[in-house]
Parts: sequence; structure tokens; C-alpha cells
Amino acid sequence: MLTRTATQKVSSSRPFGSPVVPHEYQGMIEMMGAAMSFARNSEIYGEGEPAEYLYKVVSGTVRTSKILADGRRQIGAFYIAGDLFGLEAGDEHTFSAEAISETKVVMVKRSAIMAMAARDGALARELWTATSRELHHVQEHVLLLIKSAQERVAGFLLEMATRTRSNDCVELPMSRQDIADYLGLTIETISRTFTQLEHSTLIAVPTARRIEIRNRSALKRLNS
Amino acid sequence: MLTRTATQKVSSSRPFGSPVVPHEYQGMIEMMGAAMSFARNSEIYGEGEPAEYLYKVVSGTVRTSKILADGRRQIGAFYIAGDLFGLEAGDEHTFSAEAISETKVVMVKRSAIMAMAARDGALARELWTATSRELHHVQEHVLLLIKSAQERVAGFLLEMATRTRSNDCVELPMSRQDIADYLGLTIETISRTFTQLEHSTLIAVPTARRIEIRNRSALKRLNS
DNA sequence: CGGTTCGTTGAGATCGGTCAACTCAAGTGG
DNA sequence: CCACTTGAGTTGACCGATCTCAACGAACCG
Repeated sequence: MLTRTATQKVSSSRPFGSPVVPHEYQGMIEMMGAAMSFARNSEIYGEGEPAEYLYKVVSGTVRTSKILADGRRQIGAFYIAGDLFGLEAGDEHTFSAEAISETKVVMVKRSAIMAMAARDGALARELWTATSRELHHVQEHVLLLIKSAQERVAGFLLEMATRTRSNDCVELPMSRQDIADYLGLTIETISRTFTQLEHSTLIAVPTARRIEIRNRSALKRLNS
Repeated sequence: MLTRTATQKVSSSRPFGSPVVPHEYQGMIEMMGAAMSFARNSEIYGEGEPAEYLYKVVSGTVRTSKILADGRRQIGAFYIAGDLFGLEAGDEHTFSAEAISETKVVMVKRSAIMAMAARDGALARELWTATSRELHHVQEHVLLLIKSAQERVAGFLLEMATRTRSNDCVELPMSRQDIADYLGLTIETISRTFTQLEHSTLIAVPTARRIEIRNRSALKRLNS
């Protein structure tokens, strides 16, 4: 099921040997990394595999997931263009990563980044900050999971709206099943909650994958 | 309600100026930090306060928590002797921290640690690793929250048993309410689940705060 | 000995899950 | 162009796990 395509080096535009100034770290991965494409539903890495690379989404959407012993699936996070993923505590991936839609990423060898970070304090700090952001996001995820279905869905929509910088119109790249597995609900509950929110005119659902936010403050109140 | 007591410097046993070798980092905080005691239920820091210090538990137990808009409380984590806490992404605490029982901690100024880490790659890495461990723990917490009450309680007991290195006999430092707010359940459900597990002889509950694990493999199977 | 806090237990209500039927849109091939 | 298939999403009826509300029991403490 691995449908990777078109591996190619991305060359750095920074002149060789020139000092790296802090504001350039944001682009570090792109400069050092190799580009790669993944087809819809293809695996980028698997749970338990050695964490050899660090990834940054160029376009498309990635989900990380874990299959539990009883077959249920939990989605850890969704990553969209600009997001870093694959940053792991140990040297094994604790989740697997799959492309939700046709997705382009750049990937860098962990060992290379680590070696650089050991010599370069600012890069080390950058990586730490990325991990901290991830931590903060998972903490927010925990707060979602203790709420009611309406609150979870409201929170999810607001999160997606913020992250895609969309102005009250969210184009969801993921299926109802993905949303359900992210929020710890079933597809039926997701569907029913969308129609509830639509009937109370907090949102509109012109097509299944497009959600329009009609009453943001009411949604925020739900999210509490 | 701040009942802090007995602030005192902990002197370093490392000769001034001697190089710090990697295996000593574990004790870095103790060496640099000031000791402090907190009474049961007293606040160590509050949500939204500037994150000035980094803490390490010497004895006792600490919980981090957050009060949601509707009054519900979510507990982020419990910290026991040896655990580091207060490590934050931004420069504000996103949770508050309270002592569950009479607790001793050592605390170090964040700014001091940060300054050192900027010059010392190994220390920087140590801090990053601590953040990664925290991340991993919160991810496990997410996995708990999507399970049934029995599974959550079983998982919680196994976690506590592992962390306290106790041999099938866990002395819980926290109340039923604390457990409930950690697992996203109610005290009634916690209580009922304990008695269920006791009736099926997976555990014994000689006193409310002491749990004996009688069938670890069955508990693990529940935890799946 | 009351008062207070913490934990347990019971009865009924409620939210979300399960199972099943149905709709809709997008292919696919004759 | 149309019949057929397929996958995703929606909706309804019913069920069960967990919550809510309330009473009760046990330990602790002035």
C-alpha cells in the first residue's frame, strides 16, 4: 500500500557556509529535506517503526493514528501545510502516519537534525519548542475528550477554522470516520451533531466536506 | 490558601567550576534549586501565572489541574517523588499545580536553567527529553479517555502501580474526586468500578486509599 | 457527642452507541 | 446514455453505560 512517488532533493537557497540566523530556522527542514509525495490513504510511517525522519507538510493533510487491541482506532492529530510531524520522544514512532489526501512532504534524517542541534543551540531550542507546541495541542485534545459530543464537535470545528485560517468556511479534508476517531465518537454521532448544529443555525453544511460557521460566538460558548 | 513553608537553599556538592558530566544532569535541579514545602491542598502555582520556576518533587504528590468554564475540573497529571513539573511551552502556566498531600519540592528559576541550557547542549537535550516524556504521557492519557470506565480505572491502577514501583499494592495519595477528574468520570463511577473489580477479584480494596492488585494480567487485558 | 468530610450504594434519567435502512454522488461498463 | 456498483454520509429505533440525585455509612476531630 506504499505509494510513494517522486523523491527529489530540495536545494538550499542559502549560500554554503554562511551563518544561519535565527529567523531562518523555520525553513531549515525545507532546505535540508527531500520532497516526497504520498497518495490518498497511503502510509507515511508505521507505529513501532524506527523514527528515522522528521517531516513537514508542504501540501495536503496527514493524520497520525494508533490501532488499539480491540480494533478501535484513535487519531492523535491532523497535520496541514506548514506543520511538523514525526518528532518522537524515543527512537520509535508511537503512532503511524497516513496521508488523508494527495500529500506532499519534505523529510529530513533525524540523525542529521540531531547532530546539527547538538552544535547549534538555536536549532535545538527550535526543536524543543516544536515538541512543546505538540504537547500543548495534546493537552487541548484531552480537554476536548471529556466534553459532550456537541462541545467536542464545536471545538473541533473552531480548531480547524483557526488552523486553516479560514474565514467561517472550513473545507474538511478528512472523512466523518477520521473526525469520529479523533473525537472519540462514532460517525453517526458526528453526523447527527452536524445536523443539530445546522438546525440551530450555528453552522451550515452545504456539502458533506464543507462547513460554514454561522455563529462563531455561540460555537465558542459551546466549546466553553 | 498559600501555605508555603521553610524555604532554604540546597547547596551543591559539586566543587565550583568543575565540569558537569552527563550523568550528573539528573541531579541538576536539586543542586541548583531551593527546597520548599507545601501543605495538603495548597497551590504551588496558578493557571495563567508566569512560569518562573521549574519544579521537582522530593516527597509527596502534586496534581496539575484546570477549571473549565462550566466549573468542571480536569486533572492533567499526578507527579510523585522524582518527577519534574512546571515545564511549559510558553511563559505562562497552562494548568495550576497543587499539593495533594504534604509535599516537598525543589524549585529552580526557569531563566537560570534556560541560560545554562543555551550554553550547554547536554542540559538542553535533557530538558527536551523531559518535555518529550511529558508528551508521551499525555498521549497515553488520551488513549485512556476514549475507553470504558473499567478500562480507564484498570489503566489508572496499572499506571500508578508502575510509577510507584509497588508490588501489587498501591497506596493512592489522591481522593476519588481527583481520580474521577483525571479519568473524566464521576466519583460514583470510580467507586462502583472499584467494587466491580473487587467482586471479580481483580483487585482488593482493604481501605479506600489502598488497592491491592490480585490479577495483574486480567487488569492488563482490560486496559488492552 | 455532633459535625464534617469522604466514600459507597441505589434508582431513575440521559447521552451516545449499535444496528439497520436509506440517500446521494461518483464511477464503471455495457 | 443508462443500469449497476460502491463508498460516504444521514437518519431512525432501541439499548446500555454512565451521570444525576439522593440516601446512607465510616472515619476523623473538635
